[in-house]
Amino acid sequence: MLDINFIRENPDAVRENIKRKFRQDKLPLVDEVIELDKKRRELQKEGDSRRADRNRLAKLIGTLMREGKKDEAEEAKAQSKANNDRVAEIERECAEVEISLKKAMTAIPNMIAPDVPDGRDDSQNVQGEVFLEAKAKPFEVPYHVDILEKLGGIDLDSARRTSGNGFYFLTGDIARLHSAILTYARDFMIDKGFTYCIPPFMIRSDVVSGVMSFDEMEGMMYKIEGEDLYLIGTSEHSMIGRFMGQTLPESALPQTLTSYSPCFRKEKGAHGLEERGIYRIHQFEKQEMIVICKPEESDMWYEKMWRYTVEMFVSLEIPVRQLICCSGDLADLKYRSCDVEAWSPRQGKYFEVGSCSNLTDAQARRLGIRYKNEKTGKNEFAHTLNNTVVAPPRMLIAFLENHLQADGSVHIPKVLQKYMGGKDKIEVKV
RNA sequence: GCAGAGAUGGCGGAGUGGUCGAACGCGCACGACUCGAAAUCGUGUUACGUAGGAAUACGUACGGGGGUUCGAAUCCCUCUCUCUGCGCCA
Repeated sequence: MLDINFIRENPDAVRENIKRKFRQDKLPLVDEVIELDKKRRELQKEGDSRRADRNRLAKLIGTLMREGKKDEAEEAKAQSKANNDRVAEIERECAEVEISLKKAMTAIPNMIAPDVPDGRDDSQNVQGEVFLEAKAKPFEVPYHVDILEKLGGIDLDSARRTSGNGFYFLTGDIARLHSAILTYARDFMIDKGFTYCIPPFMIRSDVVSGVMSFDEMEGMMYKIEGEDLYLIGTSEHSMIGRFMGQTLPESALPQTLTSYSPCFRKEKGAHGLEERGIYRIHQFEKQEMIVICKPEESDMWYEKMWRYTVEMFVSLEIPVRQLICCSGDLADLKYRSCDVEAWSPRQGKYFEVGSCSNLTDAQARRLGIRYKNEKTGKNEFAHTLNNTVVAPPRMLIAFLENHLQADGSVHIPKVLQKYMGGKDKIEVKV
């Protein structure tokens, strides 16, 4: 969400930005917003002066009543009543305009960073840095579910019976590995100076509608029957909700947080749910990082954050690369974003295991996340960023494929061994 | 879950239909006093929106939403949260 003053003063820049994202369909929104904003201000002007009249008359009536001038008071009452009818009318109209205005405003994308590569869609994303050598295995790498079954680590049939498609039982060493990865990732981020958080796994509807659009909500969120509660799709939802409507002292910034949560997603309309296995599922767990900082620091944090994820994967001996999101692939709130992708020896290509975004002040403006700027004494919008540290069932795929040995066992890298009771490999069971 | 009490500015805390953006105190900022400091005294100190170069003016906001009234922090309804007691429970 952009600042209305910015749109009013820089309509051409806003239009250019929309064009860079290949969203010509959104161009009319700019004029629409400017028009609605004009209307809103006109309505407010009249409303304000009418309300001023109301206040004046109300005071006058009070005075007249006290002085016992009943007739004059009654006259003023009638006058006030007429005035108030018009006030109510304006307020109705104003509320309507404001709803349309907000709707149009939220549909206008955030300004994107100047150095974001231009491109129409995800096919035009650009490879950034590459870490560790992406090697093929000297033997055939099976599909991840087959690897998991061989290790006695998964039971999808039972999960389908208890919960349906898109769920899993992880068992034995694999379940332990799953926890080990999360615990390792948690400690990794704590060592980087982040504060570990466990947030609520359910949030109210007003928080949901704050952090996502109605369509996103429909496609993702599970609602609790009979309660005003939703299961979170990512801990970002509760973590950012935590700061809604808050003004933080400048000394409280940056907030560098790492949160753990299970994530629940309907994945409605997501084509990938038929993909066999644990790539796209209704429930997974994730270690996330969230940063809320001053505007001048968000570029720096963005760079640090995605590199932390890379560093963590590299420490687990998994080859990764940075994939820079092109203009057309950036969601509306994002200033810039990149995916961290892990190497899949089976497919001979990289696949997404995490995503890092700088939303500048767009999310903060929408949710009212401010900080008090000590220099200017003004309350200003903070910048918000989020990034995946690791989301295990999916990352497990990369882990298994990269550490698979010729004999079917899976090697456990050194840094993880202490979380696995000293084991250096998981052996074939079946 | 039941019963009672409550939610006011950065904090504490007045205010029960009109002159209340809100007494008083604390805190904070600036100034005076001082070699400097403490103490003291003085001045200032909510946010958001609209208009304006600015000073400022007007509007809105006393947990959220709705209602009564010419007028609501104050009355009514509703939701949320907090505290106390009882119940229940890892």
